[in-house]
Formats: sequence, structure tokens, C-alpha cells
Amino acid sequence: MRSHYCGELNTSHIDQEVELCGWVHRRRDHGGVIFIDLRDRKGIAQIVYDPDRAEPFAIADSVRNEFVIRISGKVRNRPEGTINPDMATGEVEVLGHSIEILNKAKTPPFQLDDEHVHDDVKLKYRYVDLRRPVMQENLHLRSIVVKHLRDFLDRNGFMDIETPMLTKATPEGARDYLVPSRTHPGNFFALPQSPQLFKQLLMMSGMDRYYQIVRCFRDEDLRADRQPEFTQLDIETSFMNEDEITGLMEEMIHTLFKDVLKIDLPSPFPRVSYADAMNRYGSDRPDLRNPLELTDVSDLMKEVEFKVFSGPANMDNGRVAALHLPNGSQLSRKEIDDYTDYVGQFGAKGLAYIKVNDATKGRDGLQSPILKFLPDNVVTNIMQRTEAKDGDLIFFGADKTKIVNDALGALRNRLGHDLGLLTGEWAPVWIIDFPMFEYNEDEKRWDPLHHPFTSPASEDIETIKGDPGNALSRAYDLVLNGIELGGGSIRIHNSEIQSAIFDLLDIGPEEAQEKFGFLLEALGYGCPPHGGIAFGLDRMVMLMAGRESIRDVIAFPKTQTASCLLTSAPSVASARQLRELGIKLVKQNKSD
RNA sequence: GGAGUGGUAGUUCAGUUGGUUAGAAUACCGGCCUGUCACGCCGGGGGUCGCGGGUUCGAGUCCCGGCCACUCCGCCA
Repeated sequence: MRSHYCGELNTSHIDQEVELCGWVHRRRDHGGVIFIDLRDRKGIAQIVYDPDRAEPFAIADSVRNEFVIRISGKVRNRPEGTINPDMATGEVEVLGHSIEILNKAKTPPFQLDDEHVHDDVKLKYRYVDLRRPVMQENLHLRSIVVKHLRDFLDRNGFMDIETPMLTKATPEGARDYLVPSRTHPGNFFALPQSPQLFKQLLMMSGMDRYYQIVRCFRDEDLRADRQPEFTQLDIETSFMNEDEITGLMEEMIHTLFKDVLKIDLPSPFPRVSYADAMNRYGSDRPDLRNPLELTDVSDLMKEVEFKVFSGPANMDNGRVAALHLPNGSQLSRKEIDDYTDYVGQFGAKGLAYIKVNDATKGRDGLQSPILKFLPDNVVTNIMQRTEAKDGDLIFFGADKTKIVNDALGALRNRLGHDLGLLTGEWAPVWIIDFPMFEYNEDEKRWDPLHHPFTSPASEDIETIKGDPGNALSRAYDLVLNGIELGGGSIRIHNSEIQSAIFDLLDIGPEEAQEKFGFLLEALGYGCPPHGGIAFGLDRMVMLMAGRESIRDVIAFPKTQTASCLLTSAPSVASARQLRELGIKLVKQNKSD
């Protein structure tokens, strides 16, 4: 006698005595014959009790779905004509001769084979939801992915080092989760938004190839691809430049997809500069499966009388761009109105368009509410530049550059999905040549696009100070199918440059000292050139599993309001706990 | 902070113009059936229509305000 998993049983086990443990997936009685479909994490097996052909065994009347049982029996072929290839059970069955109920179960709160159960029900009973084969597969895939990543990094000399969870606020720009200190009343730890500073310190310690699969915390609003706690594959190296780092990481992702999914990603991954990405796709994380591209027409619109176009065309931070949609003139008026509403979400005040009915007829062959505002030479130029043909449609966006890019970039994605334009399955791309800074209009200052330790591409501080808007950094992002998989940079390892960057970011010496004085001090004790990257593990597994939410690849995720329906966290703390922590609530909770 | 969608039986949903006792499927319970696997057939139980307030002779349905879940914007790599 030996134990098996259901899914391992096949004709090679015939006549063997086996013992199976699992959940009763379904029990059916047909006259004297009792069928039990037993489910474990490797599959479903059918157990038969047939009084005419087996010594009887006592089967409890109360064996029901989801009961946990152990069954012993003999493997045999299924009779002719009883094999349904569409069903989960295979060509062998187990003729049971003993059964033990390990644990009985209430009727499940929802049917496990129902794909449409609402998230709140599934999350409350997550332990039941996770029994579904698809969830088992997702978490199994996650485990395999993690093993492959670790193996790859191990082969390449990386060391797995843990960093503190109770730490000081990191400068990533998101809101921190705070943990009160009992021993230092009024003081707080922050949960790490990433181990950024610690991994840089490790480089200064000579741990020149570090990695960690690490939980990170950010107290910001949630999305389908954002959880308040998420997992990063965090990596840092010394003495490697950006080409060496991105090259090695590309090999890692390539190997991962090859080994786990049997997929050959393109090699090498294409590289697109941030500026090109924004110009052509309106986004720094373009989905390159989508063939649509934006065309800049700002220069054509500077002189036109149509102020909606000429205004932005003449602004420093304005843009007029076209989005050419082949065969787009089939879109109905209602569809175009819907897309107009859609781009409105991104701040666009409208969505101008030209339908191309007959390109050979010049402007008479075009149809558009804005045509009358545009002179012939501009119309001709637009047609040439976008290469629009009969039956096509050209959308226009004109506004501040950010709004045009956000709106047309999102419209590009939406059209690609709505009209089924995506080609190929996998489109990785490195985005490089990021700007160092972006101007924060509200605060009237420069903010780092990545983080304040990112190395500038040029070490000429005076040039950077003179024109911060055009300074490039040594940062890089890896994007896969329009989702940002990871990002990193070469860091600053020179305290003079670091001080200059702080200066430019309006972080004074006192503030710098208070927030990350330990890092600045460490820089003074000999810091190698270093850089790294961090991947979003949840997103990576989500993409590989073909899911649309990272909740599907996290065992116990939180809802959109960052609560856990299973445990009812967060919850109120007792008065005693608060007293010990030296915390006084200004506004008492209702349930207090 | 904002926009949208949804909340009715355990689950997924329908519910007309505001009008009798709120329905279907599935699940669940009982019975029948000797090879079922979405089995089939007969019968049964099951509802705070998310919550609070309002309009009305009468509200699942109309109005107002919270709540919960999801998608998105802001925010966040």
C-alpha cells in the first residue's frame, strides 16, 4: 500500500492498492452504486463502490461535498463506454474498500465550479476559493516562478539577504504604513516601501550581488494591479553598468519564460527612449502588441486659426497629436462619443476626428467637424504624415502635453483592445533615457522621476542645474504588454553629486541629514559604483498566468479599500494597547 | 477626494407603469434509479429585496444619505 495523489493515477497503477486523501468533490448514488469524485491538489479521481463486484465497505450516508476523507482501494480500468474524455476523471478508477471521514464539512458558501461568484464572497471564504483548480494553478505557478528566479540568481552569484521590515521612512514618495514604537512613545517605524537604501548600503558593505524577494508596503489607493502590500524581486549589483544589468535581467526573464511557459521572448528586447515612447505611444509603458501610434502635428497647427489647436501648438508644454486608426471610419457616432467621454477622464476637453472617405478627392473626400478650420496644406500634411487611407479615421488631441499623452495613450490602448488589434502574445520593451526630473506645478519645484539617488547620465552638475528639464538619468524600466514589470537605475555613488542633486530637489542639508544622513555618511566610507532593479513579482506572475488582477496570484489579497474580508482587518485596537503605545485617539471609533 | 457599474434565496441572476402570496437556474434536504461524471425523474425547505430615512393608501421598484464590492481618474512605479 502506498499513498498517491489523484492526478498521478494512470493505467500503470492497475491492480495496485492505493490510499487517497482529499476532498469529496461530488458524490452521486445510482441504485446500489456509489460514486465519489475525490479531489486533491493534483486532480480528480473517481472512487466506485459497487456491491456486486467488491467486498462491501461502510460508506457513511453523510459523506457530502467538501468532506475531507481518506479512501483505500484498488486501481482498475474503467468499464467500456464509461470514459468521458471531457470530464476531469480519467481512464482508471479506484474500487474502494474502506473509507475514513477525516473531517466533515458544511455545504460550501458558493459552488466551486461557478466562475461568476462575486469577489466579496470569494474573499470572505478565501480558503474555499483557493481550492478551485485555477487558483491552485496560479499559486503553483507563482511558486515555480520564484524557484526559477532564485535558481537563476544563485547561478549568477547573487546572495539573498534580508532587510528590516521595521525601518525608517524611505524616500519613494508614497504614503508610509506606520508602526508605533512602544519603547519610544510618540515615535514610529515605517514599513518599507522598498529596501532601496538598505540594498545600497549592502553595496557599500561589499555584498556586490544582492537579491531579495521582499514584501513592500505603500499606503495608496488600490487598483487591479496594485495592493497595499506587494512582493518585489529586489536586486542590486556593484561595478555593473546599465547595459550589463539590463542584459543580465533580460537573460533572467528570457530563461524564466522559456523554462516555465515554453515561450521564446524576442531577443534582444527592444529599447525605446522615454521621449520616443511618449511621442509615439503617449505612455512610458507602451503595449507594443498594439500597432497604433501617435503622430505629432504640433508644428502644422501653429498658424491655424482654430485656437483649440493653435493654442497648445504654441505652448511650451502643449502638444497637438494625431492617432491614426486604420478602418476606423466604421466607428459609429455613438462609439466616437463614448471614446470622447473616455478621454475626458484624462482631462481631454474633446476628441476631434477626421474620417477618410476618399483620399484622392482631397478635402472633399474627408468628413470632419473640424475640417473647415484647417487650411488645405495642413490637411494635406496630416494625410501624408499619418499615411491615412480610405476608410481610416484620425483622432486628434490638443492640450497640455501631459493631457494629450494621457488621453491619446489611453485611447490607443482602449482601441487596441476594443477592436482586437493586438498582434503577438508577448511584447517586452526596455524604456531608457528617462528624464532626471519632472516639474511639480503644484509645489513649484523639481521632483525626481525615479528617486533622488538615481545617477544622472551626465556628471556635469552645472549643465544639469542650468536645464534640469532636459537632464537624463541612468534609469531603465522593463515593460511587458503595457504593464510595468520592473524598474531600476544606476545610483549615485559620489557624495558631491548626491549633495548637488539634493540641492536641486530643494532638499536642504538639514532635511537630507535627518532623512538619510546614514546613507550620506556611508557614501563617505568608500562606495562602489552600483545599480539595480526591482521587479513586481505579483504582476509578473499575473501576466504569466494570463490573469487581469494581481489578486488572482496572491493567496490572501486585500479589497479596494485595503481591508481583509477574511480576517476583518484592520480593526480597532484596545484602549490598553493604545495606552501602552502612548497613542490617544482624537476621534473615537464608533464601536469603542 | 472624484466618476462609473453592481448589491433581491447559500450562489448566479430576472423582477414590466409603484399594486395579490417576490420568481428562475443551480446549490441544499427527502424519495426513485446498477456505470454516473452539468446524470435523470418526483417532491420539499429556503428571502431583513445591503442599511437608514423620506414620498405614497401601497416601495424590491421613486427620492435623499451612509455602507460594501469591483473598474477607472487623482494618488502610487
